[in-house]
Amino acid sequence: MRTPFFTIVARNEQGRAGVLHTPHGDVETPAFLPVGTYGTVKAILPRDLKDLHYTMILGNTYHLYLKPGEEGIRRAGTLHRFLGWDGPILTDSGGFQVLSLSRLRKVTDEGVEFRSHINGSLHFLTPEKVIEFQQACNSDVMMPLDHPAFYPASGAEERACLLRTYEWLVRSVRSMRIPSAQALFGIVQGGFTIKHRLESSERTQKLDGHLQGYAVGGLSVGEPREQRRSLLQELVPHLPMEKPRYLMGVGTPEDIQEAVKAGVDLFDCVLPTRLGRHGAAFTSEGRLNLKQSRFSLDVSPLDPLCSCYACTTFTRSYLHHLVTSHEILACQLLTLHNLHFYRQVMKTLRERILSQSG
RNA sequence: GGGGCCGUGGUGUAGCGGUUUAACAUACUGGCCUGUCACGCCAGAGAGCGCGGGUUCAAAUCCCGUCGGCCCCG
Repeated sequence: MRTPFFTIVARNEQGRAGVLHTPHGDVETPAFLPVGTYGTVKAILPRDLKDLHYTMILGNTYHLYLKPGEEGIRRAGTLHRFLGWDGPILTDSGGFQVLSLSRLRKVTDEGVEFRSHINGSLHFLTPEKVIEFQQACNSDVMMPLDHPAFYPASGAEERACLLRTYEWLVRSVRSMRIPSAQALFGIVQGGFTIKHRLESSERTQKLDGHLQGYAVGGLSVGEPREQRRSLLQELVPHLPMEKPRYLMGVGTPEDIQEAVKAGVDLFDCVLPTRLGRHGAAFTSEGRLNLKQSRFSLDVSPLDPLCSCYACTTFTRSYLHHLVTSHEILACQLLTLHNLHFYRQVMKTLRERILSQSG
């Protein structure tokens, strides 16, 4: 492991600004990672991601494990070469799929048994297998298999999830090849009560010597926003100061702003890409649904304050036309715009932190 | 001249005497989407069944006529 993995440049009530040092390059934080589940950030070229100044992306173990499978990655050499992306990659473990594919799976202490959503074939994911696969990927940051709680969850369920997540982390650490240039993050679970989140945080930190960062998982799954906010504000200060904090799967620009203030450094979320494909755009005027007929004759730019290719080249009228015509270009342009918007949000947040430290 | 088939929401179709307050797809209107099973999901509006007459307790469904479209035989 190269040292240091994370450098904090500035820290104040606006949040933390830092740099993540990975084998595939540096990442300025706070950072947003576009989600590339199946090995592609949908509807956008890696080249365009670079042009948007994205440095790091997220890939998904569950999906890549099913297809193309470990051998498919090994043939290419690494996940980076397979994807044609030479920047840093964080691979998610598949823990979230434990939740989202609930209809198809069974969780035991040993691991997660599930049926492929692609062809129904039976698979058994264990913490060890998940690490092995991510090592085959040579991803820059590996996430251990974890067990998020459903919302709402009983106290007993919350505790079971955090204990299992911890046991799985112990096994993940044990199974890791040493030495590795790949970073491993611990994941804090424990549902929606601060008591269980703190217990999870405490347990996870017992393995601090093996962890390069800490993630908070299992949020934004239906709990009230206020509850999430206060939970984070209370929890984050208990995580090791000098290591990066990653809030998994979150969120809206507003969620991210709040979390950055609470001291979170990394984010990923499907919203900008998925909403883009579904015809919605994040703009300085709020979220716009380009499907609405009121845009059919609107010849103004999507967001007058935005400098992205979509906003400087096309009208709302044209984008509405593309969306309602189900043209692929609609997905491409709105994805491009939304990712540009998120990039600007992150850039602004970082600059605000840096300027206050003047 | 003779015979046959078809006319049902914007479009394409299903239903062919009573479980139909007429169904489905699509288009239309709106909403939703937070570690992606997702060019997805949910909801709403929209026809009274070409038209006229009959039979029947009951007709989009059966009968007669008529109009329109298509096909076959002369």
